[in-house]
Amino acid sequence: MARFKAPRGTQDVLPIATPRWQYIEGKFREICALYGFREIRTPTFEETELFTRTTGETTDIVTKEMYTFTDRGGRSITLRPEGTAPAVRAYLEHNIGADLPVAKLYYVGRIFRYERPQAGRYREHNQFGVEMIGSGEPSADVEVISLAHQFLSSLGLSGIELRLNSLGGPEDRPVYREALRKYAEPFVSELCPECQVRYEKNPLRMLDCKVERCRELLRDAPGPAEFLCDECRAHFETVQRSLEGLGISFVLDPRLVRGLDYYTRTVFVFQTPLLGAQNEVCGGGRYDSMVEELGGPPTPALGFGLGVERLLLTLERLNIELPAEPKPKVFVAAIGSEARAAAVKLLADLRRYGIASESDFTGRSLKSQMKLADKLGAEYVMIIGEDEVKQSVVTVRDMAAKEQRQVGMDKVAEALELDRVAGIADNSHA
RNA sequence: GCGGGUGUAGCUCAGCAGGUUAGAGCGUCAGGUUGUGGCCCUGAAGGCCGAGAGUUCAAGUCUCUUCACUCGCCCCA
Repeated sequence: MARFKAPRGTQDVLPIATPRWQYIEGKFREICALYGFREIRTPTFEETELFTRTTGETTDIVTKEMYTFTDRGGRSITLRPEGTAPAVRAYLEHNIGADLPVAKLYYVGRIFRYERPQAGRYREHNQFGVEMIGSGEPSADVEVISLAHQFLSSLGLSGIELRLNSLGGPEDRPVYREALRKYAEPFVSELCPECQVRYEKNPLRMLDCKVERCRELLRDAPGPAEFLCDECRAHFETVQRSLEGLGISFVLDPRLVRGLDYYTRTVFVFQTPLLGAQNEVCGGGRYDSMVEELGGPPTPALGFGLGVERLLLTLERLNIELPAEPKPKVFVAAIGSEARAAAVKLLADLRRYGIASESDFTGRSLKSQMKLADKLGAEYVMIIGEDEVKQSVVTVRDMAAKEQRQVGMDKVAEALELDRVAGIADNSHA
């Protein structure tokens, strides 16, 4: 039994699985490039205040899910619980906005939240994310949403549902806030203590309370979309019409409010029916006030975060085939110590030619080496024994054809490259 | 944060009402005679029965605690 275990809510991604991760990450990068998004890499941790100010003091994330600690210099540091604020911080710190009219950024990174783990929910998870900073046009919403859509469909996902809502702009928010207060006024005293605070400070957050009673009371509360100003309504409608025009189907969800304070106007999630309660694979929206709140000029922006673990789980549940581990082309087997030396040299030569090659490093019998070669899925086994060393040749065996022949020691790589299977098969004397 | 389930070899699981040295399949390793794989056969290694405490003459098996995983609800990616 292992003495140490990975901390609760974390997991090891083992070699059998890493090719799948590499594949979807590659796909994401490919599509981001297609859309003109450029990669940004930000630190794993930031000043705590970056998150408390943007995500919101009363959100679940800030109140109970952050990994916060004081470093040796006395600074309050937090492992990033989301990717947007760090990207915006970097955007401002390096004045990226001065470079191009719209900054289109993407990232791949780890996210940390202290939550109760479940399938599809971890304390450390990975997100692909995109941020488009500097455009308030509906076309920007469409750009970001269609990128996510294209990425998900490129993996062969089906059954994913896009849900949309609009929270309204900074002008509408106070109106909606008041409406919510008015709605809740008759039963404030029945709300949980936490919600009574929310009622005062941030009524919107009452909507994601976990207490059963609060949820009942607020079930029929008005949604933000009922209070949009004309401009916001027009914006939202343009987004919808454009998506329709692109054949991207969606459903409107008036209850969709998102658990982070910084969202404004358009918000969206992509949901899968396959992950139970962890059905949200990708979520995002506009955050038109964040740049300004962090000390920059008024700059509209939007983006999304996409859960890599959830994506992989969904793909697995759909039985979508993803790449497996690569196999060596050649396995070099050696018999005896003299041959071993020649094998080391041969391995080096093969690899210099770019031929993926493996060998045995435990000094076992030829039979065992053959078994190993088979298990690793090598196409060819090159055998070197006393005879081969004497004659300066190697015996090359085509594993699938079960045929073998001898090739000059200094010409193996070329032989493999040039005449391949056919050449070996033709000259075989197996 | 709330409610349920599970925890025995690397993996998937047995283990009958608590009773001697804890099992299977797969995997691993070694053999089945001279330097050759996939099938088959033989053998071997590998388990503080998640951890801690308790009940008992005796606990993998009962009780409690704890840790972890898992399912549902909520929130989130």
